[in-house]
Amino acid sequence: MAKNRNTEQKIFDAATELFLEKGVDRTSVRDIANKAGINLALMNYYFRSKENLFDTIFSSLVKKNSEDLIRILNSDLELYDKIRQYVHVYIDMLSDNPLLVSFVMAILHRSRERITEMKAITSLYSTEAFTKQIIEEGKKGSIRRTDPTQLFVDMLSLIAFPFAIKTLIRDKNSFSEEEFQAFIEERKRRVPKMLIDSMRPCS
Amino acid sequence: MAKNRNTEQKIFDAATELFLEKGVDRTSVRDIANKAGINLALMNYYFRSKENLFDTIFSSLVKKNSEDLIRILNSDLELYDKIRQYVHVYIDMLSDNPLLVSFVMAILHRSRERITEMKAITSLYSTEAFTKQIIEEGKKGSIRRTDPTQLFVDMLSLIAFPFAIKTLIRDKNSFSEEEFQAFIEERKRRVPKMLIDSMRPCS
DNA sequence: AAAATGTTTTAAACTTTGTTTAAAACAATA
DNA sequence: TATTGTTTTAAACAAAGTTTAAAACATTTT
Repeated sequence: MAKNRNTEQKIFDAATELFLEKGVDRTSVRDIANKAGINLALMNYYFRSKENLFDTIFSSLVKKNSEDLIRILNSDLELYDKIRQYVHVYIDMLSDNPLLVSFVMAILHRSRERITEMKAITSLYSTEAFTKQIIEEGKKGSIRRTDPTQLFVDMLSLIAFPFAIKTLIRDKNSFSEEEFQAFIEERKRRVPKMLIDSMRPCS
Repeated sequence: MAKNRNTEQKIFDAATELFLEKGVDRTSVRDIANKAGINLALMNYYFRSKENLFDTIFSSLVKKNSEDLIRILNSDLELYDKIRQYVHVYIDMLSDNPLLVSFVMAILHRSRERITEMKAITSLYSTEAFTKQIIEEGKKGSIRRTDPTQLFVDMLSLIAFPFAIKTLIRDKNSFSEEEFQAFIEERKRRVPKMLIDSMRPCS
């Protein structure tokens, strides 16, 4: 029972590190076994398959990170503040977890069926409460009438996509890692402003 | 010399079709050989590797589609019109070419090094002329002073990301294919408006 | 036209994946 | 101590991309 957890954890840790370093597809089960210092077959013994190991790692990572995001969306913060906080926390989260971005890319690039099977990825999306709030405030007139889906897709796009094309951005602008971080930092102000401006009434 | 082009083309066509249908990773070279009705080894004879076949198909697809985009960016259209047209054409292009979206996803999800090697993907990004225009008009005061990189990343994000998370959007909103198309159609108005609003002077 | 050369195609093997298996080693229990 | 259950191992398997060496075909040279 002691060795048990130990081996499982060693596989989990080694895989996590390698997935981050070389990407999921370019990491072989033999690589993982080597790095973890365990027998090849143990990967299938503890996790049924490589795919399942990936899912496990991804889910744990998302769960750990998405709780804050959900909490913000479901809080009773004033709408504009909510958006500012959400963008801020989401961007920080992606900054701190390059693994998360690369995993989401790996998943999006997988078959359509598998995506919806993953309950984990869903918690990176919107919530009922937030949708309601957008509609309510639209009716009240405190914001423009806004399609919640459109708004949320705008948010997600502006937050996440820059990380997906990080290499392209760095390359095209000759950004150092620090300059890219500064670029992202600037977006924590820019993105909420843009979103909020787009829903201000009258105009 | 006749059979030559023929076989190469057969491989190219079969691969394109299968890549679109099942995704790059889930298509084996043997699948391609079967569909094309040729010997397994011919894939490596004409295209050095599966990876290289993929690059070839992707590049040809991008070249065919990116020309219009570049032309718009480099035209002497008035800035707001330019943005409207660019968004419009780009969204239509991605709508009409699901293969393109899935390919870009596949590439983004590949190793960092390979991305910048692909000159093709670069032509889906901004141009010198457009950058200059943003800076000039900022100085003139006809638009707010805007970081061209930030603006362009905003554009690209709002245009492309929704296609990347299409499955998620459809699933979460129970959209049919037609409803998703309508959702995208709406973005051809929404996205330019948002971008332009964010750069209008005074405010 | 025949021989020589170059190009295209083939069948078979090779390497590296993920995965399975059957036995061995170990631990816990009766 | 013998039995049972769990963990680990070495070896093999199937499917993938790739390479090879020879055969088939086409072209050029003499």
